[in-house]
Amino acid sequence: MGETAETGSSRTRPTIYDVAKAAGVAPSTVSRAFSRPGRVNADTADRIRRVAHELGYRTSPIGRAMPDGRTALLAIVVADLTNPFFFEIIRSAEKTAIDAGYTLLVVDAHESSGAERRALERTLPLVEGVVLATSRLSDAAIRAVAKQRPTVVMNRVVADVPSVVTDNAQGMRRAVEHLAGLGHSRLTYLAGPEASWADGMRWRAFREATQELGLRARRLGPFAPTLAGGLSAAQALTTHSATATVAYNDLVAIGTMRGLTRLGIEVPRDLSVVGFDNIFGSDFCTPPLTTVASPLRHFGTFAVQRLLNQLRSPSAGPSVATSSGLSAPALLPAKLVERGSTSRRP
Amino acid sequence: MGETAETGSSRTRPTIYDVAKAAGVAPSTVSRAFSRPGRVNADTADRIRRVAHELGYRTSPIGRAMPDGRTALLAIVVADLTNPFFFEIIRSAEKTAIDAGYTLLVVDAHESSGAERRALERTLPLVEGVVLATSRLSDAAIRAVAKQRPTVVMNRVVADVPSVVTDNAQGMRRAVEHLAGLGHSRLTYLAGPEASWADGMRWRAFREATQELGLRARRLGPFAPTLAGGLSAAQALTTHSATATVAYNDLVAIGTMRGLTRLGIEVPRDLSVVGFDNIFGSDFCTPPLTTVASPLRHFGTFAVQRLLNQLRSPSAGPSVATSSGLSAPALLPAKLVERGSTSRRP
DNA sequence: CCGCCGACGGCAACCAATTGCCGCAGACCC
DNA sequence: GGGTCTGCGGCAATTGGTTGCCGTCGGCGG
Repeated sequence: MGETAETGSSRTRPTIYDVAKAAGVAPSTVSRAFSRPGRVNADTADRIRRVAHELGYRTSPIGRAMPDGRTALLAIVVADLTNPFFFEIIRSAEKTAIDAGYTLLVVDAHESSGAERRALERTLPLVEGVVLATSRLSDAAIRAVAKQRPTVVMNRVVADVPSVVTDNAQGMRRAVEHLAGLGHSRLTYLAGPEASWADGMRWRAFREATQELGLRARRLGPFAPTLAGGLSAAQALTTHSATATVAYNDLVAIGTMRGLTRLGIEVPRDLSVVGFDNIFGSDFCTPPLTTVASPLRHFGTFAVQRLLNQLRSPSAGPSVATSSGLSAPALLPAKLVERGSTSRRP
Repeated sequence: MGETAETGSSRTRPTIYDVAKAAGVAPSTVSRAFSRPGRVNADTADRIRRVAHELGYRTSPIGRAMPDGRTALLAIVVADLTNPFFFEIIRSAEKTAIDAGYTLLVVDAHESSGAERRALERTLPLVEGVVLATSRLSDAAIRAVAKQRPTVVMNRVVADVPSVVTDNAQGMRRAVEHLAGLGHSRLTYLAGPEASWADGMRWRAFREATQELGLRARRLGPFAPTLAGGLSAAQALTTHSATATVAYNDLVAIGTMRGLTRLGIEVPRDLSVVGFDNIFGSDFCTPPLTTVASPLRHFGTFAVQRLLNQLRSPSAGPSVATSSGLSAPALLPAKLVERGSTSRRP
């Protein structure tokens, strides 16, 4: 009991020096026993490990980080942690990071550029690299981040910063073609946050696709990328004559459907609704949502892999990356998932 | 351009030494200029701050952390980041942490005790305290964590470790009373993970409540606390004669409803379903789910506050906390939200 | 004009780990 | 048996920021 109580005290953690003294070796030997397998005699290493375990020794990342600055930490900053869009992204990013020996910190920006900036200020010094998932920061701010740490942006293109994006144009085109095929000719786009790069891309693609197909295109918004935003959108839609609508994302689409139902407008009988992202919940809402599916799982993996690439070739600064093509956006395909929220024009 | 490119290089961040050289003072003066207001002449301090800003200097938490071990970091470990149950908890915990001058790291345990252990191993050394939200670790493992760092557990009671829990018994009682009031007399509980403390509590409360009210209680499971788990539960339910069921949580409940629908069983006409937690999506699934609502927002706030209390009184070790009542579980009330998934017995 | 006091800034130690370099000792070869 | 090679472990420097202690310089009072 005595030793456990003594060593288990959280007052001051044992250091390599304590371990070294207890094992009768030099501190450097202890360090090597842990971080340089083979460098130390197996017997000695075993003894050190045993003693260290008895003492409850844990390597302190503080001391470890100093000599080379390595913390083995990465961060992913998401616009909104509660948005199911990020689920698979975070999962896959985490897995990729862990497989590479890194720990991934998840940071929530609360859909606010201010909060995002503050969170980055706190986190950036800790980590070796960062993934900005649908950042709400300005391009300049993102470049400033990229200057401090290897950075990958997601769902956005910023000059000289590596990025991973969905093929929004392709996805939007599929959606519009789908609706046109169902006989709809008056389409409305429900816009997302103005600071969203993806929103701009989607609206542009929407306009282009509708124009090519000779459909009438209108735009409503911006709306918050949430269920509540969708409710407002439903209200706004009542003044429109459109028979089909494409929403900035699934949350807005689901919110819109709920709002429409409350207003006595039936989906898809009276109005067809298409979402974007294929998030958790889009298949069990009523009706199940037709949506443009992003390859969410690949997103996180790709982004972290690009980050790891940057970390592995530290000689290549941002500018070099440009010339070597490292910062060219990786374009991930999108496909349309047809469910129950769209039907032939009434 | 020259200076920006030069100083902005991510090669090596400027240190107090660089700032000191550029400002023509000693490193210690730079340090004091930032961390000890008044100690340095205002003019000198201003100059240092200006130079530091020009150089893009940012104080490194690594060096700072060393003398006193403070990192201003807390961590919350959640069983499953994609479970909407944790949304509000994380949000509120984060806010409380930030307000107190801490940064909260969010760590995902992937519903696996192994992953949880590994994640903790990586994270624990970094942080000053940790919130274990519905941990899948053993009591012993949790106590080991609590020995290393101030710890608060959520939705679980571990001897000598401060905790915050929902009043599962009360919530379950409300649910059972509600179903009894609708004329149901044969109830089935759909169990969650065996490692879940909450599951044990809910099942016990279910048995007690049904017994008191003279109802027949059965138990199915365990099922994974996911939509998929709910699908299996639906299959299993077909062999039961119950007319009402209470699920371990909302995900299971929603999954069950989907499975039942596929099997041609209509909710609530043929079977009433009650969930637990009132998560995102429980209001827009079909039918909207009757569920026991946990005060999610208070959860995170409470947990972090208890953690901060421990941090502020570092003299009080775990054992002292016991005697001072600090580790007595904080019991948060639960209420029943009646929606469309329950109705009078057919 | 001298002495005292306080403000300010520098020197150097410190924290916890890593790592280059060196030296010692044992093994092996000739 | 001597020389060399290699494996292993220790010394000491290094990293970034903080802090105790001390020296210096200026102002001000006597």
